[in-house]
Amino acid sequence: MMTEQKFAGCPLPREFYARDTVTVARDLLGCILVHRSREGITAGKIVETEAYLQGDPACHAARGMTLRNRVMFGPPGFAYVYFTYGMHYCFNVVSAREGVGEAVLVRALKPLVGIELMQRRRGRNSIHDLCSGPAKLTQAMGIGREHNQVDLTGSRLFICFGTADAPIVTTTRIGIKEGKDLPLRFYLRGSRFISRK
DNA sequence: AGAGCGATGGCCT
DNA sequence: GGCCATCGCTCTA
Repeated sequence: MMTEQKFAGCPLPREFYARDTVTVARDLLGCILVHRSREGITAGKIVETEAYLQGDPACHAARGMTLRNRVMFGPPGFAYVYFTYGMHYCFNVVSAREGVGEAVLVRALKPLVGIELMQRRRGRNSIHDLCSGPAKLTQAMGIGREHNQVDLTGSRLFICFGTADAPIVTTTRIGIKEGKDLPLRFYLRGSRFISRK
């Protein structure tokens, strides 16, 4: 299949991730997240992200390195997947540079490939309810604990270059208690696939 | 050793 | 809008 070949061959290079986190968060909009799992391939266009920065109270790395957040302090271009609320996984990409605990949370995708598999994994049919939230998209994409620390320049779980096809809206982040006034959430204007307005 | 709670989602009213 | 499932991480002692 044409799309599969196209998505398969072009993981973003490490240099893409080795930039300041806000730039990475913005540039990820329009890019394609791909997971080649045993069950099949799924892919979606990134339409919503959030940046989590050093010195930012909402960032998991805010109080230094721990067992959970240590991948955030490692080299850029790796996945940071964490478990929350006793049942959900969230997917981040590590950005910036080694020693700096920063990452970008991927909050929503526009489903592109493997929609039937996503529907099965989610137990939902509506295209707008498959990847419209950070924990929804990990479920739809089959991303879990085993993907923590995965190298995103590899061929199993990766991101392909793409460009934003709409202006980027900058707003405050969702679901956090501290740092809620910081303008670190980004989404593609007019997308019907974002988690919320 | 244990309490408190969370970068959420689904279902209810 | 509100409630709550569910559990690993973090902090306090």
